[in-house]
Amino acid sequence: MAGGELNERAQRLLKTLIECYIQDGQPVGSRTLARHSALDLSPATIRNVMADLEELGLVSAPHTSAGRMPTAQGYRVFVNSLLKVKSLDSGEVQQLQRQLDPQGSLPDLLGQASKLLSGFTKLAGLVTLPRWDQAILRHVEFIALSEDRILAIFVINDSEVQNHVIRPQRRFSPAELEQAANYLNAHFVGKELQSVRNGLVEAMQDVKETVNALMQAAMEAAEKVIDSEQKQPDYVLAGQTNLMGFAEFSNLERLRQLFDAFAEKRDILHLLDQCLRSDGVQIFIGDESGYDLFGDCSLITAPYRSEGKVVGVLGVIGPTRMAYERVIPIVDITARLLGAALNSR
Amino acid sequence: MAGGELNERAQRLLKTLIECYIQDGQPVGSRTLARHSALDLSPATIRNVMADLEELGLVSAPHTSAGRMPTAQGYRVFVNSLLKVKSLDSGEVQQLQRQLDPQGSLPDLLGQASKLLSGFTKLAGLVTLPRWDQAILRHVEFIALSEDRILAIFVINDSEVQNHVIRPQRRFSPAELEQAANYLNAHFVGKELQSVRNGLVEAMQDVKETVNALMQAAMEAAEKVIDSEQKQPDYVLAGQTNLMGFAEFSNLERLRQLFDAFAEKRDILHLLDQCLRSDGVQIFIGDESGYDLFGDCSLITAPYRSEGKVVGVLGVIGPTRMAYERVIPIVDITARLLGAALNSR
DNA sequence: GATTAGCACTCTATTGATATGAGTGCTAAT
DNA sequence: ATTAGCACTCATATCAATAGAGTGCTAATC
Repeated sequence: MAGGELNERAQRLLKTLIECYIQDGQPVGSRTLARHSALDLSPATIRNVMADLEELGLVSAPHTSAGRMPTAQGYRVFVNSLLKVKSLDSGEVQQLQRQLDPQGSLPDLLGQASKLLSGFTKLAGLVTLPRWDQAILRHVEFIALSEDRILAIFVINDSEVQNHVIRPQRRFSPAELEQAANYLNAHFVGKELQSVRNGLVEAMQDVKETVNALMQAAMEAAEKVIDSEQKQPDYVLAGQTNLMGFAEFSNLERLRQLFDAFAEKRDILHLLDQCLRSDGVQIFIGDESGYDLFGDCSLITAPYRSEGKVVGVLGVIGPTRMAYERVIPIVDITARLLGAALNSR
Repeated sequence: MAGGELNERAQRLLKTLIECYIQDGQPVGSRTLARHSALDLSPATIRNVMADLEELGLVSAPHTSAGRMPTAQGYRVFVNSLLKVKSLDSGEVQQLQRQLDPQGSLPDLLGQASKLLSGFTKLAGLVTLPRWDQAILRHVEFIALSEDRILAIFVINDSEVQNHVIRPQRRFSPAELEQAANYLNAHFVGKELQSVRNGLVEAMQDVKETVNALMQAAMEAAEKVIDSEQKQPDYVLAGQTNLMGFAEFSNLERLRQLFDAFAEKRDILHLLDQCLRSDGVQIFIGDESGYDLFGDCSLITAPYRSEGKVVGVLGVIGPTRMAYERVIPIVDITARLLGAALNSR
């Protein structure tokens, strides 16, 4: 066992060790391993192998007289080369699909997806809000709310509606408002939002003073819309209480940090953001995330698409000791189903 | 001490007992009480009084050789007649006010209020979404999204915008859509939403066939809007992790039930709804809520107003052992400040 | 008659000693 | 190369003893 390579036997033992550990969360001893590995080896032999695996950093023992537990590195080897993910049978897929209602509103749909993830995995479900990389203006409308307040409504992309109250410097008659809206609709519908903004800047240099004031107001609104289009990324969380069942998080202080991170959203979003780029299921195990906070957590994600383009990420977070075999396909399928639901709206 | 009435001395002792208990969460013994009550009584005398208070159900001892803890009933007496709420000094009020930005969107504002409550009390903050009891139609707009999908935009009340995608039976030209919108705006703007619906039913009986189809579509949209106006009540929660610090909730299973109730929202909303009717600060102590789940929690709420009308409730939830003296004024003031912020938008 | 000192009693929490048992590493035999 | 055997380690459970906080009751005191 000199080199860093694992022979067949060591691999099998690592695999069964992890399977046992995932099942009941206790350090696994050589006896138990001997019984479950179907390798017909004595505990003593297995102990030798364990010593090797420990040296390689794949397993570790909490203290001398305890069995071994997998390290993050161990899980990594397991996930990369030992695990064969069994795809879900069609019955299960249908069961998942039935819980995603494409008729509902977008937030509803995302909420359903998140609940679905947490429900089926018994972990915490995460679904980022979708972000379309281009925002095409479809329609503009100004409505006078009161003397000095105008409601600006922008329809963007498919059916997204943004509205903002603006307070222009001077008052406008309903006719003027309509004129302004007409102008914008005539010139900018179908354009990308950012170029609308630039177009407005140009337009303001040409046109005469009165219209200029209108443009000023329109621009104010457009900027607000652009701002909130590039809004804070956000996600929908579900089933965080599922995590409270795990012994890993029985420490209240630890759990609190985790829940605070969920509420704070910053770190989680940073991680999820990294998964946007990947093309399929992505897995962070333990400290791989780079955050101490998630040291004993694993994050399993998959990007989801709308109209062929990746627009968001979903996944689950739970203790490193999770049933990867089962969780991975669930995350994978859910991403596909959400994409399908988005398209069939 | 025959009758159910508490004499001056018993009241004072109950008060100090609760104050001590709130401070360090331990059953309070007669010695401690003697030292803190400033009554110059011996522990023995105090023990007699305690026996009386226990008989009245105001305090209880976890076991024979422990001090006394207040019961929910005890807290009730404390809150009703022993406690004098000191109003916040203007500096603190300003500090609160500074964290409510009336410029932001409505959800932002509510979120800020909730965070503010949880931040200042170190408990969990709750703010219901406002519900205006009447919905006046301000403007209608139809926008063709694709061949068979129309975006219907309804502006309601002050600056609330509702939009729904509808799929009418037949296609409509942009001109037809505009015609329909004009008709609706001409006839129904300024009316209450429910009467808009009724008006539509009538209109459909008079007008000729082609327009009828338009009305059908408009009606479909109006109904959707009405439905979601009477939408599920909802609330914004903040700082739930604050509760994890309290020994009362150190039992993970217990804590989980609580957090699940927060996520489920049903029971909490039911409680908050009861507080809508009240006129000022409302307090549920322990089992007074009627839910076992909140047996060792207290809920302190205050309704908040917009344009003089109560539109929502906010408050905090925490262990019965909370600093009522401090929490009550914070909830009270926050409700006022949120109302003010809503009006100055 | 109210208050209090004194005392026996109860119950919890802490401590330390002891045993249990799961599991290891090492060595020598197979 | 594998394995049986054994000494050793360490966490955990158990038990008894003890300390300490606080009570209720009674009899003395103001």
